[in-house]
Amino acid sequence: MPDSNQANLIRLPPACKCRHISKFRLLLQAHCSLLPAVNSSLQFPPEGSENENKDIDFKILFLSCSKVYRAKQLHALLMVSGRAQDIFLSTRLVNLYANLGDVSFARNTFDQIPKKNIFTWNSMLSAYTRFGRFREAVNCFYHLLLASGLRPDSYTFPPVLKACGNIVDGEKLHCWVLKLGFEWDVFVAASLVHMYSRFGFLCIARQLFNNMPVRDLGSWNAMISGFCQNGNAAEALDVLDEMRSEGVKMDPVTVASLLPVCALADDIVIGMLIHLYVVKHGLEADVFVSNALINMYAKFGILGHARRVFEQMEVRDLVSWNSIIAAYEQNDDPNTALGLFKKMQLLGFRPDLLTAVSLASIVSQLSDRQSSRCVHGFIVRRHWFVEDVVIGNAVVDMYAKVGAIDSSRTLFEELPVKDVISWNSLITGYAQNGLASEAIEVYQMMEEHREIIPNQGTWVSILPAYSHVGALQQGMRIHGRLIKNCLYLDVFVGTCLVDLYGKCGRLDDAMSLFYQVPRTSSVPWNAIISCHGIHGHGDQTLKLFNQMLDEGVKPDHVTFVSLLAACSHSGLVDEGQRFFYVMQEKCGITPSLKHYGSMVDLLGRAGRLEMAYDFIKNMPIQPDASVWGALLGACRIHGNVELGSFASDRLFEVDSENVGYYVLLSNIYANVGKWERVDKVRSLARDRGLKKTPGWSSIEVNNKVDVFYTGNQTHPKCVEIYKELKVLTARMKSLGYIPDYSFVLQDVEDDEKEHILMSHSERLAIAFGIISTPPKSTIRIFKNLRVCGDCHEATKFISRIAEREIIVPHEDETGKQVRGAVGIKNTCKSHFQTTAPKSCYMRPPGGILAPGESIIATGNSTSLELLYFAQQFVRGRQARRNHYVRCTRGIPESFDSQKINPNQRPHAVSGEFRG
DNA sequence: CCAGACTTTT
Repeated sequence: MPDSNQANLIRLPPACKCRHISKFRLLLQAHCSLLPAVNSSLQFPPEGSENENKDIDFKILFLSCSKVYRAKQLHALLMVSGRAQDIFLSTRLVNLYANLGDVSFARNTFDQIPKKNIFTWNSMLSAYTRFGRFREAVNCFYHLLLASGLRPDSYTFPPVLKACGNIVDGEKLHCWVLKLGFEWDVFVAASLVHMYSRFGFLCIARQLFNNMPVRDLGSWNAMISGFCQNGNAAEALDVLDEMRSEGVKMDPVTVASLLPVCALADDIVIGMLIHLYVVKHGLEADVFVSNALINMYAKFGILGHARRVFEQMEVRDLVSWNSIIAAYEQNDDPNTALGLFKKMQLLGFRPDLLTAVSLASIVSQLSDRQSSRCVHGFIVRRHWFVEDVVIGNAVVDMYAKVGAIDSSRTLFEELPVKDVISWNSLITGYAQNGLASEAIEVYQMMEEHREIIPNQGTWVSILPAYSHVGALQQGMRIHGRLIKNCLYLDVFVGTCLVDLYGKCGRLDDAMSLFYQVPRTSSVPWNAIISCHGIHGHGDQTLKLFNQMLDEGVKPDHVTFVSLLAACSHSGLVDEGQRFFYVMQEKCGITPSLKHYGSMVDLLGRAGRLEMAYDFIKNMPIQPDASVWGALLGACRIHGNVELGSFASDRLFEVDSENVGYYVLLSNIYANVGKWERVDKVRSLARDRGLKKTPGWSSIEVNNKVDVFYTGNQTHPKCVEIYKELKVLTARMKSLGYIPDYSFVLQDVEDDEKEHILMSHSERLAIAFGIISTPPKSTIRIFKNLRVCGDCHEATKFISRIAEREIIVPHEDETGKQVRGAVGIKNTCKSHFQTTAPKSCYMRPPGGILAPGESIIATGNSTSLELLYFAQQFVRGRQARRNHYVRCTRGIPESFDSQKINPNQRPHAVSGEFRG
């Protein structure tokens, strides 16, 4: 008997006093809650035929258990009334526990049943399967088979077939099905079809399906879902046609299987047709169907439809909420997603692991560092990290995206299980935070783990890291590996390779690779356009853009960022302005801050500083740091102190953290010798706790990338490097090199200045290159910051003395560069962003030019620098009258500085050597 | 009393 306390708690309605059995039953049904029912059945045992009534009453009792504790009370009741040994009731009890999700209690109950029948076993088996405890289900099956002496029936196989973990188990089970003669059972056969298709053996599945004498809807669904889950949309739709021609109607399950492949096959028409069918047949009421619809529309990016389906749902479950949140999150609307998440919580839905995955992504899109810690804590408290790798990967990714790369690393180390995606996330994280050498290091660690097999995502994250530091050799090794498995033809991987070759100055290789990868999407186009832009081939960029339009590829916002940057670097002001117009009017793209920044850069770099300022004033959105930064950069190029200091005031209002801008401003003052202003800016930066980003240069020698910082004395070959530099400097001086101390932004003695210039990172790297590579081979240097003008000069001399081609591309002064396609997810959304470094790329800098070859100079160099360079080139080659340099823009045919209009500053000079 | 087929994932 339940204890008296409990009995007192239960207040029976007055109708219970009635002893008549039918009224008693009505009462139980009306109050379908266990405790009154238990009490009633104990206090008022039903009359009439015992056996008949006993069953019915217990059925109601079982039905009324909706919580585990009630099931336990019922269990107790069965024990006290001596019914626990009843095979029928105890089997129901096993089921009850299983239905309530307590598999271990079900197992306990199961174990306590002395004589089990096949129903009992089947119940236990299906309980294991339903809760994903597949190993135990299969073990249980073999136990039944070998130890119980019972014969499995047709109910036994479907759960076991679902539970089997690999094809070997599956084939063994298939043998048992045949041996025991169950292959003609519709359910068993459908389960076999499903199992084979799950392991990708679609031919066997199809064969079995064709041989089925009777097919019910479930069998058709098993076959269709088999094809769907293998991404085989065409076959799935064929089966659907067959099914409909046999007069079988689609049910919610069919629809829910088919909808995801519509998104996969990129076929919105079929998807909408199915939606019509759903509406017509009223299948919307099924949560699975509506959820699948939401997901499909989300994948097509049609958020309006997704939202409408969601709003019209009468019953929403956790999956519905997860789906709609993920829909907004994946379509770059984190704020709406967050709003929905809050609403979901208010309505009392408990977030699950997948909600947390979306949440992590939302937080990283909002780049909200504070919340990222909250999300982490939220997940730790629920012990989800041990449950699933996915969530761990998501959080590693989140920390990396909000810039907390150290937290990302720490968490990565702590993950109980790591898969290839975990590694990819960390590599991508380092790469996106500009820490390319760390990314490479992690990649090498990953290669040491034999069990982790790199995939597309790995290549897409490591290749940009290689191109970041200019590790062409290592990148090419990867290229070799990719050729073996044909992955280099993958759009994203191929694009990364194009980017690598392009960034490393191998534009020809980049182009030939570009023509091999599929180019129906804008992704590879953006990369190749950007690469040409970086190297100042403005005309080539325009050609490529036209070609892109001819081939019917729709340019996206990234295309225009690359295009505008390219115009800016090649001084194509009018073209740039035209593209800005085309983008809005013809392509319907609303310009983002990046586009505005590029436009300011375009105008400013060309010397139209007032126009650039007016442009900023007329912007419909609030200008951010990148826009003011572009203006400041332009002021530095053109030495406009006044506008520069104005721009920097605005700049520090929106971003006072980026040390690069302080450096820019102090350079502006230093160039005009306003040292006290320089000091002021420096102390301002110091007071705000900012440290100058150390400039580095890197060089790849023997598959290893060496990075040098200015004044670096820790390199193993340090002594030789400085020795070489001394020799070089002496020879340079004899050839007329005069160190330009204006680039030393410190007020020190001249010989100290000379030493500072000599130990600039770039020169250390070059010297190291000269002593470590065979004579005459090309030296490729990579830098993170802008080159200093003196190094730029010195490099030309060194190139001539050492008879080496020296290539030095470099980046923005802010050291900020959004690097290419990092991370699959991003690339899928064509975020193939390669903001062009504002480069000064010369080929060959020393003027060693073969007939027909051309030189290119672009970027930060002022027209006079360019002119000087070109003259040097001509002199260096002992130019004759019939040697001439053809200029693409701005500079007249001969190098007569008098004819140059200083307002029309050329930014690309290409020269041709005609002997 | 027990069975199959279906939606969300970094």
